[in-house]
Amino acid sequence: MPELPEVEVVRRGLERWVAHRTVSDAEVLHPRAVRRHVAGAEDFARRLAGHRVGTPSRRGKYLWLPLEDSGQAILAHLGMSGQLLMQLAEAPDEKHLRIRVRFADDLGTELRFVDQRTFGGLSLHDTAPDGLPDVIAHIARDPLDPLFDEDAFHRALRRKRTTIKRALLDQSLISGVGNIYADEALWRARIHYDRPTSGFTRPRTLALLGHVRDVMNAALSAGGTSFDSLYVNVNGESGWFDRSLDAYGREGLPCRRCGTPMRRRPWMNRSSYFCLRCQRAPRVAS
DNA sequence: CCTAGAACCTGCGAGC
DNA sequence: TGCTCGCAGGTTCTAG
Repeated sequence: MPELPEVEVVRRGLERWVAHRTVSDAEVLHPRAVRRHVAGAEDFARRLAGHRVGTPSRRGKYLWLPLEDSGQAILAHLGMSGQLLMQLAEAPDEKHLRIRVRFADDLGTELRFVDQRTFGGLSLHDTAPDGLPDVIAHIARDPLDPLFDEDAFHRALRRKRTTIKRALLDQSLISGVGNIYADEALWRARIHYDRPTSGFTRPRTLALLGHVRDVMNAALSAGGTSFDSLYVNVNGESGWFDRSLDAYGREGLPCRRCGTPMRRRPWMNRSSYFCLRCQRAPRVAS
């Protein structure tokens, strides 16, 4: 499941293989993949044609390709199963190919958006003066952004009546964290996922943020190394199925710190993985 | 206004 | 063998 590090790897691949190329035409094979483009698939394709792609940017799990001289950008979200692939034009279509973008050059490659579960998609949006697409203005900066505001995040934790994992997944407070990295960072910080945020001390918040950054940087260095090769970098898969995880998916396996079998608990229609001993439940657990 | 939970979607694997 | 069901989960919408 693509979270910040995986999306960043894709962004680097796009920077290498798509930036500064001019779109010739786009083909939408599944309308759901452009549902966030309210003007529809035809409008999406027409607006892309003839524009040159600038340098790809990212915030959290969103990435976008600026279209030069249009004031707009192609916004991409991979959802849970989305991939952006560079493929040779003659390569057979993938089973779940949703969008194809061709370029007006002789490089022989095209950009493909492939998505089994169609939670992701592409859309075109106006950009603010700082380049941010208008529809993601509510998405907070991510923890790898130098301008991420640690104080504001801490104050939000203190103010809210919620629990820490919910807060980590709230993209308006901190972006880029999904279920996997939330569990990993909480395990590293020895914090239980259901701990109320209102009592967080500043050192606790800062320590947790440090672990979020550490686990993301580790994933980035593991998965972001191979973006020179066409098929192992923009494909949206390399590097994140084989990463080493300490918590996520390790139900019944010994905690790497204390040896206690790891637990899985149903949580918000998904799962939380944690160590009963290292990550003590809050006293007022319900 | 705030928070909790459901809905969206498809493939896979377990269980019967 | 073939069916059903649970599970995976980011975002958005709705209910309370």
